[in-house]
Amino acid sequence: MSLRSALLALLRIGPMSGYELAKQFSQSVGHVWHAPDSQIYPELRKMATEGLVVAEEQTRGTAGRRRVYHATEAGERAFLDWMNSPLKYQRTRDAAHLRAAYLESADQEAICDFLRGHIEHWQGELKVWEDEIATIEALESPMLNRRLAVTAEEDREVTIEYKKFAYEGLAARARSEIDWAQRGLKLSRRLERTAETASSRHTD
Amino acid sequence: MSLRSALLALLRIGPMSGYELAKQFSQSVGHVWHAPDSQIYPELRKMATEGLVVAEEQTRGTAGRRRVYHATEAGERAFLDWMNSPLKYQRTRDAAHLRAAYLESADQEAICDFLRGHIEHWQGELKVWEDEIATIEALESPMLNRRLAVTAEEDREVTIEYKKFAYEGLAARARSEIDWAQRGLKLSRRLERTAETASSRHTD
DNA sequence: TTCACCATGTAAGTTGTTACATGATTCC
DNA sequence: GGAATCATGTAACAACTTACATGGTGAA
Repeated sequence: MSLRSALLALLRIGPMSGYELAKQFSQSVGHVWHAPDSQIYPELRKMATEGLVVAEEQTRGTAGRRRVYHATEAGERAFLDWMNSPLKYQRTRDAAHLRAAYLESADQEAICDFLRGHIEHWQGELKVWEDEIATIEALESPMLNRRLAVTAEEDREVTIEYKKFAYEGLAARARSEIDWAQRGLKLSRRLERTAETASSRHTD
Repeated sequence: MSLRSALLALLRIGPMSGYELAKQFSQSVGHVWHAPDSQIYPELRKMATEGLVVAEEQTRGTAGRRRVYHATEAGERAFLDWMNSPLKYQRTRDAAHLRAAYLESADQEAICDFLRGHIEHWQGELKVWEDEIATIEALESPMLNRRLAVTAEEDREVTIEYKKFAYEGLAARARSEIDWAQRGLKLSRRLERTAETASSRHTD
């Protein structure tokens, strides 16, 4: 459902080909909801059969073809229905925290690698999201600008603010993860020392 | 892979039936990695065919049966391999933040419902994790106690500390989500006022 | 005897991953 | 002519969801 909503959200900006949509999923929206092309193309076809979008077949050059999708009124309604309906939360499934719970079974080196990897991963995400916020604030986000161009003047600030709000939440999460992993590194160093002390006490 | 690792982590405490494992997934481990019975039973069978666990068939009463699974050495090795190997991160797929990015398209009431729902959801999670931390600290976690019973004395503190560490990370995340949604509520009230001001200015 | 709990699944469908496959166009 | 990029997919598999289906045990 969310992939579909993300696609509809983009198509509300204007008609786009599967390729363009896939691009957006490796940039803007994709930073919130990732999807590979192999999922996007079939989903668009499915949405077309359900009348949420219509495909306009175009040719490029002599033999090139592209399918430009337009959101229909049913698609617009489906998007707004999703926006106004309660969000379904999935149960927690967090591999990093699962592993963290059993870190005593890992080698000291693996513990450091894991925590450092966690920090690196979330620093990467944080950078993406902070850059996105900066781009939005500088009014340099291509997609948002296209959206603003078809938005009534009095709704523009609201549109910008919510977009920033979304990315700020993600950034906050990233910071929290980095913070946690850093505390983990300290903890693992402390526990390593404790273990050494304990074993030396035993061998005294 | 993570479901498998979670199952193996539990089986390292001692032999358990699919039912018992499913119970744990609606309690302790399940607070980190959720899995329904319909996923656990088939996974255990698959792990049995791969030699990671062996099933010991037992009878209960006259006709009751149960399959008690033991982790094999290969299972133990698989778990440790997972613990010592780099963690794979999936790309972001966050429905709440996806929706937040397009909140200008939602009704004011839906915005509040969404943000309040988000707060409620994460407050629920937070309570679970904080309770879990308290239970661990009080040495009242049944599963952890069973694990500690088969753990060398000098490794007990480490085991406890990492378990707490894991839940603290989850709790931090929950707090960050609650915080974000609360800022969202304030933002939405501010933007609502702005919109009214703007429209009243127009209708003056 | 009834109810809570023990116990084990299947079946159908959706979503997501990874890898593969193909060909046109545009610009240098 | 070659490389980047435009453009669209398929196929196989893994993971997860939702709903259904069945029966035994143990205690009040």
